Amino acid sequence: MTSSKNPQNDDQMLLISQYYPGNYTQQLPQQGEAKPRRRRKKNKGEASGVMMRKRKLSDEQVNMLEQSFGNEHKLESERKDKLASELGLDPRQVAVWFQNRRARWKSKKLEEEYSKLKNEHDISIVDKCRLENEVLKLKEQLSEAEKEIQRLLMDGVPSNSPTTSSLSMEAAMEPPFLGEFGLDNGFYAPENTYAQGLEWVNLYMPYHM
Amino acid sequence: MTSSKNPQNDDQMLLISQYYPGNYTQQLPQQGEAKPRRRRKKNKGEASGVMMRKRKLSDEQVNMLEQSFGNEHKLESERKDKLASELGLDPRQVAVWFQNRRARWKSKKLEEEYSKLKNEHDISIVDKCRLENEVLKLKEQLSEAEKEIQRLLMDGVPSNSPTTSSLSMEAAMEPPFLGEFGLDNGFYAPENTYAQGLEWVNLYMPYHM
DNA sequence: AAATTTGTCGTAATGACTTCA
DNA sequence: ATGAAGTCATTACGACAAATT
Repeated sequence: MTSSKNPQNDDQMLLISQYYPGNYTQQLPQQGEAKPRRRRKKNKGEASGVMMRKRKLSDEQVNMLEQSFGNEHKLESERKDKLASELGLDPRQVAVWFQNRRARWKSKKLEEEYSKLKNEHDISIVDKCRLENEVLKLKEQLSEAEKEIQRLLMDGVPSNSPTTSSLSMEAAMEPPFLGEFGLDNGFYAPENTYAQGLEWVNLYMPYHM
Repeated sequence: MTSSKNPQNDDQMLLISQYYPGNYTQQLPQQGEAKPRRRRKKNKGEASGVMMRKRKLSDEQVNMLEQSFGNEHKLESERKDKLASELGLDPRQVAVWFQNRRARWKSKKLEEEYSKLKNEHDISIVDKCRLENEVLKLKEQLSEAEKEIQRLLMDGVPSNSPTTSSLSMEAAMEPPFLGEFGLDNGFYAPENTYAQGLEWVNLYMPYHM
């Protein structure tokens, strides 16, 4: 029987996975209540047969594969065969490993890209906010200036002009902070009204061909 | 109709997975003539041919599972057992199916979220651009107005003032559309480095992180 | 030489297992 | 035992090129 259950040692023992019989006795869940939390062990007894595969490549093997993957995500058959023989694996396994690795890499990458984009977006939103407030402020100032001009044109030069002479230029050139009073005026709204005008852009994104 | 009973419907035949011989003859990399892409090796016969594998739930089963998943992503053992018996599956399979489904749903979700965000971001960038131009324009106008005021204060009222009287207010109050900019002022520059955002998608083939 | 077959590759979707919490 | 995350493997499918006819 050998039964080399030794998890570490039996090289490629390969075996079969589990076997599900076409039909099995369905045990009704009746009598709910009380969940004795019993541990059923790995049972699977029903018709399970026999064998199981040697899942899990050794660390050694994974390291090599990983390294190879680092150099090049694609795998030419040359490299594949070489790796396979070096690691004592079937070339097919190597190929499968690479395929799965690529898939994994892709989704990991997506995750990274997402948070990166999220970041930029948040910053962008804040910027927009600042700019919106600035625009409003400038418009107001401009309006003041216009009024001033009108006044001057109409009335001629008044001896005293404490109006807008000082604030306009200086305030206008200082966008650094916006906390002053732009906030309570209910200025920047949550621009959710993104009328889709660019949706075609990412229509191409998901998948090519 | 005639649901054309599944053609090859041998239900859960379950299979063995493949069989990898512990050792196989690796064909050496028989010298490579240049790089003819992929060389063909007809061979391949070795160690194969045994076992068949088969799994794949029927459409019927998948539909039911899918529907159940739609109602609730989580699966209480009650529902699990019920589904299992209804579909003629091992409860274990149902559980596994749900686990996989959840995992894959998650990544699909991420993908969606990404492109949604991408969209918003792009729009946001354009908006920012518009706002930046508007700010510049307003500042300029304000500057003009200030100069005008200074001039009026200094020189008194001139008989003719073709300067800024008309343009400022009107132009400033019209942000409705943004198609006007970009004509010749050369204002909106790519000052934001968010320009890249898609390059990683195509990074499939080239890779080199 | 052209059309067809065959084998390999890659990707996507899935099934099932293992590990960890 | 369960869910989540990570792995390995298989099936289906499309694209291509070497081998056949």
